[in-house]
Amino acid sequence: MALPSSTVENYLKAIYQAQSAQGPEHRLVPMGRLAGALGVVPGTATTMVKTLAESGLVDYEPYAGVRLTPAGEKLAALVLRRHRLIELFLVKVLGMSWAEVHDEAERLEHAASDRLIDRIDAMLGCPAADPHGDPIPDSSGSMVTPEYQTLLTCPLGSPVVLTRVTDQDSAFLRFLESSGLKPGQAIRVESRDAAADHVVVRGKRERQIMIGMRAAAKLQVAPLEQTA
Amino acid sequence: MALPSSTVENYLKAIYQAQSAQGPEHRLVPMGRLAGALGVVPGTATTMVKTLAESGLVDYEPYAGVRLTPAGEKLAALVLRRHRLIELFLVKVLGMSWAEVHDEAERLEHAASDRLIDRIDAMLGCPAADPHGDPIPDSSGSMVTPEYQTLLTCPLGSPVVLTRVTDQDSAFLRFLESSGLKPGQAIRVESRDAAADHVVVRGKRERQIMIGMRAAAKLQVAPLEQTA
DNA sequence: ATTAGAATTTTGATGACTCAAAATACTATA
DNA sequence: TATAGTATTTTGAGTCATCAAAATTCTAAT
Repeated sequence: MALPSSTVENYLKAIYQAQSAQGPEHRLVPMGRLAGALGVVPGTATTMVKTLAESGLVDYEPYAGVRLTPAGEKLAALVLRRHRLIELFLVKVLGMSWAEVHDEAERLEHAASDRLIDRIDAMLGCPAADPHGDPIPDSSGSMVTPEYQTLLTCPLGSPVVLTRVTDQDSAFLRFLESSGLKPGQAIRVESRDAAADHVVVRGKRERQIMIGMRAAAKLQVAPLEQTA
Repeated sequence: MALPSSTVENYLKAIYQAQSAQGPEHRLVPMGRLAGALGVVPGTATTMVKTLAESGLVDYEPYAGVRLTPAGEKLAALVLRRHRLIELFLVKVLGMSWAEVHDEAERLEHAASDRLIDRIDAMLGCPAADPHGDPIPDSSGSMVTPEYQTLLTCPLGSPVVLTRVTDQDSAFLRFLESSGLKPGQAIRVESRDAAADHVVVRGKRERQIMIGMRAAAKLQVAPLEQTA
């Protein structure tokens, strides 16, 4: 079992993320979606997926889609582990901005050895989540994904802490940063207006921020634990 | 001018290093040597070098060899800059061993952005040399290479400081480390014996180390500056 | 000057990954 | 249940980097 090329790693990661995004009902990722996520034409995805299937990393059902096998899932989780530890490292140790680490990690994740990754993990104290709040798999590839509420579903008025941002778009991240909306920040949702398609949030230093509902759905929160 | 593939970067780096190793007389690197350094068959090197020549990165003289153009030299220096800053970073910040960082840097150097490299450079305080004592080019690609003496040429008995190790072989590096012979270490050469093909060095805590002459030639030293 | 031996170049082929566009299979609506 | 429209697969071709082995050129010793 030669080590997978970075192309293979990217396919597995994309399938993993598409599966998670689809929720537990639709486990099969259609080719079009996969191709779109990877920036290739659908025919290319079909070809690659067939060779992944031959390696036992995915199950492929023609015309229906593709799904990771346990082996593929483990490999994908390890790629995610590398990606997320690298992102956190770049932010914490090198002081890079939240918005610029994604692309960097996208390339470094295929070049970093396990030895390096374990050292980074140790230096950061085996963190549970990356700067976006995405959970970090352990070195065996398993990961706990806490279920959070979003700005659309959490109770109005009660204090909550921002825990996870499920969108890596760097313009969006820059907006959040400039609004003081980073994971760990205590906030509360003041109101929601379906007609106006917006949510009003009270953030850092009582600052008021208005967010569209599509964006609000990407911000996950947990009830604020008061340290007595 | 699309960014060079990591293959191109590796060819340029290998040519650069072969040129330096050959000294200023022989500027043309023969194909056999280049192929050997890169671990490819000679025919492959010939083919690649011809395309590098078309990009204006090298001058190629059939049957004679290859030499970097100024453009190629600059690119090669920037690859070396990335490599050496990464090595130093891995040692200083992540506490990795001197002997294990080479391979890691060999892969990371092609994935790290200029932005990341500049940040590492700043964090390390714009260092002049990497853990082996190899000089680090600045971001414009220029580099000062001090001329040092070696254990074979330095004066006998006088205190000197180990400044540079011109061999990346990890077994050799591990030997040096276990003998306390790292750049920065104050030592003195006690004797040389051409017949026995060895040099006797007095190192850390007056420890006596015997080194073959071939190896001794790879250890560069500078006169010890006494801080009065 | 010849020529044996070494180094280099050429040739033909391969594997990974990709695209464009033609062919095929699904699906939903009338 | 036809069929129009969409998604998927297939086909043919191209790029990059490589190898094996044949052909060529250089070099040094006689």
